[in-house]
Amino acid sequence: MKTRPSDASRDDLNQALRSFGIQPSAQRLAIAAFVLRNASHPSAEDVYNAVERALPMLSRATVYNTLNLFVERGLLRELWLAEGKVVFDPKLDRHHHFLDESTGAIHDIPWDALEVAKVEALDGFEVREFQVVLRGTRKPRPSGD
Amino acid sequence: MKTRPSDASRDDLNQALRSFGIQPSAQRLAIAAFVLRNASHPSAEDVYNAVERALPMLSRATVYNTLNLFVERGLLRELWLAEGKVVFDPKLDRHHHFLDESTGAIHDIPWDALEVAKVEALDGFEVREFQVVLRGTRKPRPSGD
DNA sequence: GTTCGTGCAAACGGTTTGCAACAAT
DNA sequence: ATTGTTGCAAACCGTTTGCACGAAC
Repeated sequence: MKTRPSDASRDDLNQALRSFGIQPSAQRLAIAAFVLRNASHPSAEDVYNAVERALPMLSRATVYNTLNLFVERGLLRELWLAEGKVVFDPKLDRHHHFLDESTGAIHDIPWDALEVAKVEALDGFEVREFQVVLRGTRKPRPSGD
Repeated sequence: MKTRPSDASRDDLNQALRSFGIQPSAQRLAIAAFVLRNASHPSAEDVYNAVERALPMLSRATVYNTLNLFVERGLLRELWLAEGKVVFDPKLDRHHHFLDESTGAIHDIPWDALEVAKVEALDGFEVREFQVVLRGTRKPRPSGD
């Protein structure tokens, strides 16, 4: 059977999961498909709502278990930035985060957009990773929307 | 009656609360006493456990209500750094945070210990505040403990 | 007497867990 | 047959809320 584009991306996902030591399944593929191509920062509930449309039998427990598995295996990162609710981040490369305090939206800030110095000079702390967390509001752009 | 040192600090707390628009009460004073002089980062449960020893009748609801009131009035800040649990920070001046991943401890990093540049240059973002969140482990110091 | 703070217990919302059914190897 | 995944429902845990009591102005 010929491989259609959707099959191809499905195979890619399959590979991606396997390369992280995650045995694929219908549910895991569907969750990965949503989370990985959705560069926003979905909560578990967001994931459930989105994936449940394609997989009506999906249970919340599976979503939680799967997301936790993905985090454990390094496919995702979890962020506890505010609101007492975890969100998941598919971007594995370093970046910072901006929280819009009026909308609650989370925006990625490219790593190179900021410069953080003297981290290595911190005495007594072995820093494995760091990020800048900024809070404020989105500014109306001078021109355009 | 002469003012003993403990009374003096109690009066200070009284003043502190009033200056933030918070009407003092026995419970609020006790909670403020613990949280303000305890520069660590207690959770609501930590506060309850500590203050409950001095005020056995204290209820958790009061602790939560009081902490939320303090945050609302600007006496405290709340941090959601990890673990799905809020912790409270009595330090109102800017500083960064280091999370020890092996102990869960939160350490303050003085503002000037790090340098963050280009924040003002972020296009489209009105930054009200920011901080660096670092993760890793405490390093055994070269000498001493 | 009205306002405000407290304690209690119940409710709440997000997350986890125990377990039985089931799919894959 | 064994291993691993899913769905369901109940449990869990941190937090909030409704309400009645009691203290303070």
